[in-house]
Amino acid sequence: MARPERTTEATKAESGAAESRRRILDVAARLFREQGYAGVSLRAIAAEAGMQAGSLYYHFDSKEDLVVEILDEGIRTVHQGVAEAVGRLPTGAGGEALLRTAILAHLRSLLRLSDYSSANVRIFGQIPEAVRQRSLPVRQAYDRYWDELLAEARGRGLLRADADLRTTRLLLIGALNASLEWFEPARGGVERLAGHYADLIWRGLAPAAGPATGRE
Amino acid sequence: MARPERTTEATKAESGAAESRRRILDVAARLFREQGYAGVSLRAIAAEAGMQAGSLYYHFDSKEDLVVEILDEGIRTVHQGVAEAVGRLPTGAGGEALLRTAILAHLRSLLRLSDYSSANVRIFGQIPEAVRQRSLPVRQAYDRYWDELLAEARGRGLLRADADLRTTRLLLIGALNASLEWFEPARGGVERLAGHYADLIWRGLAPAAGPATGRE
DNA sequence: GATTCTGCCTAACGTTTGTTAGATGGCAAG
DNA sequence: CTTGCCATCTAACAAACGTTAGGCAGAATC
Repeated sequence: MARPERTTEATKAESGAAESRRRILDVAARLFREQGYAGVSLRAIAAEAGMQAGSLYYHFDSKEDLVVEILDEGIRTVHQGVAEAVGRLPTGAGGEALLRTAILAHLRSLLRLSDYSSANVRIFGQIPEAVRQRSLPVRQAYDRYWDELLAEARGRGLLRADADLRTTRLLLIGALNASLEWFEPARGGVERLAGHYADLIWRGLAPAAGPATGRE
Repeated sequence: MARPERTTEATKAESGAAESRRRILDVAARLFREQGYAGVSLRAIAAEAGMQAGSLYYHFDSKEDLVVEILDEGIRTVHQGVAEAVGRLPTGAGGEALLRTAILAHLRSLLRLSDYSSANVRIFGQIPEAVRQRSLPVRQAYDRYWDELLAEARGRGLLRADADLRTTRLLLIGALNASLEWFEPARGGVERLAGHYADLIWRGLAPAAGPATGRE
């Protein structure tokens, strides 16, 4: 209820409108993640944002426009998170470090940092076809990022040479995103889960060939 | 429209009611898979089943009851498919064959055989909490089956001894189910996809250690 | 042949949905 | 002090939803 002080000058972009808009998006992202797309009414969003349903139309043209914005921000957030984490790796980093880092960053965004990212994963399969189409480009950009990351790593000999990269990406992203449905922080944090996943994907399930490698 | 002949005798269980009921379930499973839970109205189901919306209530007490039945049958189908395929393996089968077989059977049920299985994966995250609870036991039974399968294999030395089995199951099932969102038969059949997944999970992404193993 | 049961239809109920139009109060500019 | 914009409210709309009550034709039963 506390109104922010106005500087009386051209801070229009920071004024109430932009704040409300952000608040609406935040609330909607959280509700969509919790209850799905069709399960959340505009009245519910408005109530939690402290306004009436009709007022949402001052900021957005429709429920579909609202959700597209959330979907796109969700992908952009996880994309940026992974890219930054990978970018911070030392230049000589090996394939395993690369994989661990990317997996951890993706899971962090999904499970801890961003309601937008988790909302995206949760509701992408529920929205009308037309909306899905509109949010495809951002999604494909993230897919392409992974494909290039894996291709470059394989090119430098950091990954198994005969790995099918598209399938690898699909398995990996699919498994990571699925964790949203069952992950409970109480059973061990995101770091622990990321570690297990990376172990599994890196080394596989086959028993170590021959006698012990002497490394552990 | 063609009415089945009646034997005039106690074939009550096979009479029109049971047929209609099955037809409704089939139609509903397909529609739920295609359009989600909230996206499919009882009127739409009734229309494709060749009756009026109100008539559904002769066979089911509510939309929730209808969906619970579909969810349970979906899991039971995939559970049975995997168990049978694994059961047909020769007694001396190795860990890799076990994994390949289970993965293939799961994907077959999901992507080719059963609308019930795919509907389950697709809408489980969309249904009201109360409904989810009701269909939990069947789901947990399938989870338990996998856990036991993996545990026994590891116990017999067929899998890496330090693999975390719960995480393995969650990664695997998550990745398999996620394929429902993007799989296109035109890009290579279920068998091909299953093969790629099994390769990846079995051998991992790490480049083969040292010089060639001489096996390929 | 009368009665009962079966499977479905018609018609409506109350609620909720996304969306729109018009009014309103506060603040800034002139 | 007046004008005008900005952000929100109120109130309503038509459509769609799950669900229910009562009727009705045909087959089965007595």
